[in-house]
This record gives sequence, C-alpha cells and structure tokens, in this order.
Amino acid sequence: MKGMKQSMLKIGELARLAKVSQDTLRFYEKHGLMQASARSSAGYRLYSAGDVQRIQFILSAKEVGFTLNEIHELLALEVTRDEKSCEDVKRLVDDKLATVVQRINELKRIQQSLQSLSDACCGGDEPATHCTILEALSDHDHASRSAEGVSHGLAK
Amino acid sequence: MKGMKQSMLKIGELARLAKVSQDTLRFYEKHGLMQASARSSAGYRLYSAGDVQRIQFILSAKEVGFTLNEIHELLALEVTRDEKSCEDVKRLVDDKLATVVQRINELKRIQQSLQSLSDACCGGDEPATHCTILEALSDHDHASRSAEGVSHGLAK
DNA sequence: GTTGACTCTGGACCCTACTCCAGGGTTTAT
DNA sequence: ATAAACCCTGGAGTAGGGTCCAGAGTCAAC
Repeated sequence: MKGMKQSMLKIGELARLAKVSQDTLRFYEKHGLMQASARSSAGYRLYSAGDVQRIQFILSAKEVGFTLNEIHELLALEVTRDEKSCEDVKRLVDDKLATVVQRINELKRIQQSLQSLSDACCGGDEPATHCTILEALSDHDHASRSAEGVSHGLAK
Repeated sequence: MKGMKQSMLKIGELARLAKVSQDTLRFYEKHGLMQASARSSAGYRLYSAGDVQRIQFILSAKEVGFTLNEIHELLALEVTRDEKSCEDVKRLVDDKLATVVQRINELKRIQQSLQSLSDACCGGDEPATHCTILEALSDHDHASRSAEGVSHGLAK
C-alpha cells in the first residue's frame, strides 16, 4: 500500500484490455457504474486492478442479459454490519439469484436443442429427424417435463 | 390435420398468454421473427400451438441475452438433407453452442457470488468478511482458477 | 519546439426494441 | 342497432446503450 501509481492504467490501456471503447468507459462512469480510482495531475483517468475487475464483471453481467440498471444494483450490494440494511440486501440478492438460476435453466434448454441440432446434422446417418431448433426444443419438452399446457412459466 | 381453426388464438389471446403486448407481436412479425400461421376472413391474425412455442422460444432466448438478430438466425437454422447447407448450419450451431456454454459459466460464477453474498449476510456470525459482489467474485477466482493475469478471456 | 499519439469535456447522433397513437373496420352481447 | 371490446395499418415517439465528433490540453520523442 505505497505509491501504486505506476501500475495504473490509462483509459486507452483499459479499453484495449477489456475490449471496449474509451467512450464506453466514460459512458459507464457518467452513469455511475464505475469510476477511475484516481486521476493524474493532468486529469487523465487512472484505473487500478480493482477497476479492471469491475469492468470485467460489468461486461460478464451484461453478456448474460442484465441491464445496466440491474448491474448497478448488483454492484451497489454491500453487506454492512448494519442489521437494518442486511435484510434489504438479502431480499434483493435472493431475488437476483432466482433470476440467475432461471436463466441458467433456459440456457441449458437452448444448449440441448443446439446440441441435438448439431448431432442430427451431417455425421448422423439418419437424415432429417430433427429439423429445426423449435422441433429439437419441443422434444426436450416431452422428454423432461411432460406437457403442462403452457410449459415454462416466465414469472417476472 | 383437419379444420384446426377453432383452436387458434387471436393476437390479444396470444399476447396475454405470452405476457407481451400485441404491438410486440406485430413488431416481431414485421421483423421476420414470427408470423401468424393464418388470418381470419377479416384479416385478423390467427396463431397456432406452434406459434405459441415460437414466441416462447423467442422470449427465452431474449431473456438470456440474444439479440433479435441472433434469434432470427437460430430460428432460421434448419437441417435439410442437402449436404451443402449442412456444413454451414453446423458451423453456426457450434458457434452459438460455444456462446451458450460460456454464458452458462458466467452465470454460474455470478450465481456463486450472489450465493456467498447471501450466506455472508445475516445468519452468518462472522460480520463482514465478504462485503461486495466483486469481493465474492474474486474469491471464486482464487479458489477455482488461480490468477492468470487477465482472468477470464472473453473471446469474441 | 514541433509532430504524433494520447487524453479531456460536452453535445449531437445512431441503433435496437419496443410503445403509443390515429383513423378505421369487426364481433359480441344486450 | 348500438355499445364495448376486439382487430387492422401506418407512422411517430421513447428508452437504453452506446458511438462519433469538435475543440482543446498533455506527453514522449525527435
């Protein structure tokens, strides 16, 4: 914990590392998702290792369908010793957790469908048993959940 | 395969079932994602059971982060007996498959972080060991992949 | 001490994915 | 036969998430 300045990244460096544009980084800052942990004397943004983690988390979360607002909420989560806030945090976390689990399941269904599409394709001798992703998907429906009328309920 | 007209849904009914607006359904039609499989004599859209499946697939895919364009591609995938197209399809499918697998992994990491946040929260006697989602996340980093400098590479 | 690569702010602009009319037919119940 | 509740098309408007300048300072190297 001394002078760690020499190890910090300028915006162009972080942008290259994280594969986003400098504009995007400034945009995220403007919208409160992240801030450079320091500025040089000339006003240049300087990013720490923690900042690198932060942007990477933001990008992962975004890729799996969270909006910037939701990501903001996730990043703002903090367990403090304060018992009051704890309940709120837990509620929100458990809520997001449910969303995440549901998303994983949806992705797994899609994964299986793509897999059987890939398998059915050339290589298999059977010609075109499963032809489209929707057909592949409905087969899994039958296999794994025996028709419930409206199938998977997307609770919101 | 006789007269199945009586079992078909009008746009308002499908909208209620799928929990989207009628406008959204018309929007998807305009953009080629789905079409009512029939029209009434007055020009009303009539949706079949297959159409219900289709919209549900669209919504699932959207929820886990696919864009409408990507969904369009997925829906267009069709294994024909044609050997030529087969290779193309397989390439695209395997490509999407990789994306899906990666997304599942990212979600699992987020899931674990949320879980330890939830656990660390009230209930655990230890006060604030893991405080934020980023800390929770980096703990899993250490546990499961022993630092590689830039950690998880998001290949595009 | 000037060239070239980098950074700053502020604001205009763009794409995606809807959402909301307006104006006008249709169906159903009373 | 007239509401009330549907549906149609076409087009304008909006929110989210960037992207692209312009005009101006900074830094390193030559």
